[in-house]
Amino acid sequence: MKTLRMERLLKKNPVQVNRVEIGFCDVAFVAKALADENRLRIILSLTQGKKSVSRIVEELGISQPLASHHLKELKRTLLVTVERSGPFIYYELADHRIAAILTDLDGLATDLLANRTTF
Amino acid sequence: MKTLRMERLLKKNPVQVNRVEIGFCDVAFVAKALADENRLRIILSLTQGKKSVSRIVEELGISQPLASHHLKELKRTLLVTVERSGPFIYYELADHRIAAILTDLDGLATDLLANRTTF
DNA sequence: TATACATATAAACGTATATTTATATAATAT
DNA sequence: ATATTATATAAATATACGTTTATATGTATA
Repeated sequence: MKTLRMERLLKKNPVQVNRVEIGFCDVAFVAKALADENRLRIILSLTQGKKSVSRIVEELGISQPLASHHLKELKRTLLVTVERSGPFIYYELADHRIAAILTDLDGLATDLLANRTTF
Repeated sequence: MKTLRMERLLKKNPVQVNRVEIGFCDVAFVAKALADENRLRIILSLTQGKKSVSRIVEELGISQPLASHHLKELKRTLLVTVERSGPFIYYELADHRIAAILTDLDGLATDLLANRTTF
């Protein structure tokens, strides 16, 4: 159940335990990887399947070094796996839940920002 | 269905449309708000319900200006709503899905980083 | 009105990060 | 071997962001 999982999350990351702080850094570490528009576009593109760098570069219209940079970041956070095949290097989403979370985030963002009055 | 929602997301944010890029900025905008450990701790704390700034400051053990700063950021991204009552100002999560996404992110992060070989 | 409390804001600082430009590595083909 | 393609890395720059310190605003109370 959702409530149970949240309680486990609270237990794992107690907001306060005798004034001693317990970190949240794993979640932040992964969340940071999602906090860039180009990386989100790369991830979204990879939901269609494994792709080479050049393919991503073409599809997104970003420079090759920029794509490499962001792919390296996604690899560092373990969100993608890498595989070489000849001269090509293929990147693939490491977990199905990534796409699901992206979808949820989009739904939330859309609704939140739908009837905003100001920026 | 999950697949349908993903297709809608792809349609809304096509990776490439005649070399014309379509942004992903709403999602990134919200994701950025989740990309900080202290903000995540604030959000987690607020899953327990509406709280005043001073209560958050006590529970998290961060300075009051820092809490205000992050709460302002959460407010800017519409993740929290604000309400004044006397001298106190109460912050509350704006949407139930925020907690759900946090839980999902934690599950993902935990599994991804569980059997990493290196940092 | 004066004082205390709750919160916000401003300034200043250091660090992290996104992007560009240029170059290096690695694999393939001629 | 040389050239070409695919990708990575390095350097440089600008900007964004988190944090601290100090101060202001706003509300209640004596």
